[in-house]
Amino acid sequence: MTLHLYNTLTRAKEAFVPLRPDAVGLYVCGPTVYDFAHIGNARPVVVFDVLYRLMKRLFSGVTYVRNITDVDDKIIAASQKSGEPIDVITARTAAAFHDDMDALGALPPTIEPRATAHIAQMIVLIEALIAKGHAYAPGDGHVLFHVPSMADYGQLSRLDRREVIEGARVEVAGYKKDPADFVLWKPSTDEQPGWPSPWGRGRPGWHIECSAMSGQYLGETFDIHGGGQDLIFPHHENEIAQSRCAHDTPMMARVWMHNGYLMVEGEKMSKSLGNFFTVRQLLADHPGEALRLTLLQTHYRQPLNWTADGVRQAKETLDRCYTALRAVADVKATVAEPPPAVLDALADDLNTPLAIAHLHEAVGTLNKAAGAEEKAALKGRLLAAGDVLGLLSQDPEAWFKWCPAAAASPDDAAIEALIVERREARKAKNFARADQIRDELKAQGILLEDGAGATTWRRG
RNA sequence: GGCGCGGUGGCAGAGUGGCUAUGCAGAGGCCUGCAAAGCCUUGUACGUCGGUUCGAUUCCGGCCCGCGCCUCCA
Repeated sequence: MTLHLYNTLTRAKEAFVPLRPDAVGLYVCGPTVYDFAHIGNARPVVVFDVLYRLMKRLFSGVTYVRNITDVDDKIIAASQKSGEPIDVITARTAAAFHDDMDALGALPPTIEPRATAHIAQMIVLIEALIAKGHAYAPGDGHVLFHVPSMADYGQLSRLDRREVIEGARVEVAGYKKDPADFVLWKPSTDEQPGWPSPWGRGRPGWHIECSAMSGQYLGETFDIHGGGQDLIFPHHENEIAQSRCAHDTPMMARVWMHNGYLMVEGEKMSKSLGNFFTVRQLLADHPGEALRLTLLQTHYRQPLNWTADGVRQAKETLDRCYTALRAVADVKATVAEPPPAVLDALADDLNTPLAIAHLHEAVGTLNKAAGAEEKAALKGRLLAAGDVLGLLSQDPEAWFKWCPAAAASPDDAAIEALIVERREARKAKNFARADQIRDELKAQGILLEDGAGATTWRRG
């Protein structure tokens, strides 16, 4: 099977051929840790988690690097506002990020480098750029990348340089030789975090950290670089400029992948509209797995419209999957490969909606299975299909018993006591009482289902 | 203005030059004490106007509508 990926650099879907099949490199821009991750931050994490899971099946070695940006002016601003020290903010926010992404079923990356631990590498890179005539230090503590020094700058975003400058929303700073030049290093005041450098005490610009860290862990040229569409310009364009010019290479990452934007109930997600959901808020009301599936129900390059109905639909899909798995809870699954259709869908530029359609088919065949051996085989297939998508790994009972932390739901023991009472009523043909118990529980969100042997329950 | 994306049945959402995914919702049936779940059957699609073609939802062009990016926002 050949993996095909859409490459922003060429604007085409291409067969993916790694530089080294035993050491495939994937770099994804990670969070700036100054606030809780919102659902828009979660989309690339979940999307590239699926890519990571798929590539681990296809190649013998995959290194997945996702950085943590822990030096940034937004962090400084947050610290000044709250009075909390920067390292406290970044440590707390990074921990929250890990918890949230774990709840979404995202595997940890192979390496998660922090910007502040790679200042020395950034300085080395900046010095190389100065030495090669691609950067200059005006003497006020800044170091800037000189965009006109790179003949083919702008290949990724395909923006006309002139238009970029005309459309710029920010005043051109006086220390720039060219309006398109961007900051590699900037001076820090005593209150701001800073590191000693050949240009005085300062801190790195935004783009240089990714060049430094991807170079260190994946090499000067590596396989795949991913992130949100909004990073294409200027962030990724400038990363490419820095890395290629510093290393004299024709290419930084060979494939650039970008996930689409996220809207909320049909509107652009923004703080001013008040439709800004953090993952943490959503996790209070929904299982993380349902949030993950919501993100995977739309192809990664399409705009994703986050709606309450979409989350509900994802939850129902998982209910259906776990219902099938619960029915074969006593069957030991055979170790199996995912259905080829699932892998084919994912190998075609991560077509997760199509893969999910085939997941439904795997559920259907499992539901229809007759013999124990067939059930074991089909259960194994369904679980394998879920695994490559990062779904269906929990115990069905745990799934059905989940309820929001704040919800006033009867406790499990009380429910089971009522089920016992109802069973006695049914035995005595007292169906009025049996139905009354079922109705009362239903009013509290508990659904009873009388199976062949026993009655099962779930929180709807 | 420049660059780019999209408009598919009640909803979500894939895909394809001819055989009309998938799930939910709807209708009928099997099963059930009745339900639920499951299974079976079933209806409604491809913004608009042209072009290419034996044939287009799928390719090409115009138009309409929606959305995004254009220096630090995933």
